[in-house]
Amino acid sequence: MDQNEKTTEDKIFEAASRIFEEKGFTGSRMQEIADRAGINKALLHYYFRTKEKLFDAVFSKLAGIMFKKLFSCLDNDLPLEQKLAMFYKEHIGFLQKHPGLPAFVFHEINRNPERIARIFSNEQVVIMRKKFYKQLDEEIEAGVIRPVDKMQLVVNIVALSVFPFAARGLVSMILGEGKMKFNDFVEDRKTLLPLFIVNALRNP
Amino acid sequence: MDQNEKTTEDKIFEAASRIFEEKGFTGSRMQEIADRAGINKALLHYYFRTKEKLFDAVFSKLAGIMFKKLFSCLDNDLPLEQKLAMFYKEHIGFLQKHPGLPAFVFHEINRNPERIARIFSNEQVVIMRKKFYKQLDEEIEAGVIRPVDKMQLVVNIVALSVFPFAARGLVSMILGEGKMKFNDFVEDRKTLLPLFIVNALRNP
DNA sequence: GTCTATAGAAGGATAGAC
DNA sequence: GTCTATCCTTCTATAGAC
Repeated sequence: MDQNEKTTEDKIFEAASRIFEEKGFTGSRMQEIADRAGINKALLHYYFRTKEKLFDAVFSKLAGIMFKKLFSCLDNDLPLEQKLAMFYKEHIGFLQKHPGLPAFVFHEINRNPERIARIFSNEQVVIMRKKFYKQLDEEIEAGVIRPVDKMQLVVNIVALSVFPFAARGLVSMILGEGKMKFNDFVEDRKTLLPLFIVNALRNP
Repeated sequence: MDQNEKTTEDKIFEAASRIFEEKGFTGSRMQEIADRAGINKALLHYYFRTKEKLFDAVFSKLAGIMFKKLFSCLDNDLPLEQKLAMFYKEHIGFLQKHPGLPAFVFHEINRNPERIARIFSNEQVVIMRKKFYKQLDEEIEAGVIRPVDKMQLVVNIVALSVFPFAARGLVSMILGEGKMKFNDFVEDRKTLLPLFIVNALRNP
C-alpha cells in the first residue's frame, strides 16, 4: 500500500481518534469527525453504522494501546532497579506521544464501566502481576528491598508516571506557560522516578 | 433556616453538582438536573440563565473546594514527617467523600483551560509553595532529607493520593468487585504513603 | 463508495399563564 | 416563583441519486 493512500476507513478512524480523545464521547460531533477526515457525515455512517460503534472501535484501540504499553514496559527479566529505569523511560516516552490518553480513558471508564471489562481481559493483569510479584518477593527475601504491600507499590509506580499527564492542564499551569516546560518536567522524571522508588524501597 | 427547607436555588445547585460531576458538562442534560432537583427545566433557566452559567457556578465551587483542601492540608507548622502523615490522612479522607472530583476537574480543565485560570488565583499556589519550599530547604540543610527537586516532590506527593481516585474505575476493577475493596485500599494509603515518602527522602 | 438532502429526535431556551 | 407548552437549533441517522 502506498504511504499517502490511506483508505477512507483509516482516515475516519484517525480523525475519530483525535476528536474523541480530545473531547470525549459526549463532547464529540460526527460532523467534526467527518470534516477532519475530509469526507461527509453520511460516509461515516456507511463505515461505522453509529456514533456508539465508531467510539467503541476507537476506545478499544486506544485503551488497548495504553494497557499493552504499560504491561510490556514491566514485562522483562531485568533486576528491579534497571527494570524501573527502563519502565519510566519507556512509559513516560509513550505518554509524551499520547498526552491526552490517560484523562480520556479515565473519563470514559467512569461514564461507562462495562466498556472496559470487554477490552481489559483480566488474564493480562493476572499474568503480569504474578510475574512482577514473584520478582518483588525474591528481592524482599534477598533483603534488597524492605517488605511492602505489592499492590500498593504497583499503584504508586504507575501513579508517578501517569498522574502528571492525567492532570496536565493543572500541572502545566503551575509550571508556567508553554508546552516546553511541561515536557522538560516529565522528561526529568524519567531519571528521577527510578531513584525515588528505589530509595523508598531500600532496606533501613 | 429550617434543615428540611432548602431553597430552590440550593436544590438546583446540589442536583447540578452531582450530575455535572458524574457526567461532565457535555454529558449532562438540563432535564436530568431538573428531575433530580424535583422541579422543571424552565425553573433552571429562571435561576441560572444558561447551562454554561450553571456549570460555571458548580465548577468554581467544586474546583475551589478541591484546591482549598489541598492547600490547607499542607499549610501548617508541623515538621515534615508529621506534616505528611497529616496531609495523607486529611486529603485521602476528603477524596473518599468526593471520589469523582479529580477526574471531573481534570477532564473539564482539558475541555476549557481558560476556565481554571479564573478560579485558581496563582497567589494561593505561590504562597503555599514558598512556605513549603522553605521548609524543605531547611530540612535539606539540616541533613534530615536528601536534596531533591522541590516541584517534582510536590507533584509526587499529590500524585500518590489523587491518582487512585482519578483512575478509580480501573483500580476498582483490578482490586476486584465492590466499593469496599477500593475503600480499604485507599484507607491503607493514609498510613503507607507517609512512610513511603519519608523513606524516599531519607539521606543515604 | 461517495455525495446531497432531509427525516426525526433531543436538548437548550423562552413565552406566557397562574 | 413555578408551571405548561412550545420554539428553534443541533445532532444523529437514513434515503436515494450518481
